[in-house]
Amino acid sequence: MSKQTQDFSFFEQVYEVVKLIPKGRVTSYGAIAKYLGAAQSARMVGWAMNASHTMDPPIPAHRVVNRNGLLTGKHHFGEPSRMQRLLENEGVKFDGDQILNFKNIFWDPTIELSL
DNA sequence: CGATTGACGTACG
DNA sequence: TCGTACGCCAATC
Repeated sequence: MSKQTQDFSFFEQVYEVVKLIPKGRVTSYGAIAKYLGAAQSARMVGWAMNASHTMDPPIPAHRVVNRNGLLTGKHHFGEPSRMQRLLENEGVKFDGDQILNFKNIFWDPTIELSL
């Protein structure tokens, strides 16, 4: 039990940021990595998301997409359409796996959390 | 313990 | 514009 202490490691920081993403907004792995000071470790953000489902409370990883606004990790939500479904429920429009108006709904932690 | 992989992103040709 | 190569670091094989 005491194994899960406040281990503010890279992963923990990622979870904190993801949980701060407003509804109907999305961000990218690279943006989070950059905000944490590890712009080149975008892959680690994705890896953190992989373990996010073991977190409690669960992390809204569906709000995190790649820099293209493409749902690259949809296959990790149990069902591929689940990620898109969740975002559509928040008002996000899609063209296939591509988020429409992605740049507009993009939530950049380096800006939003910097205010 | 070494090699490979991975929900990314940038650089280069 | 498109395809390939590399880096980053942890987990898995």
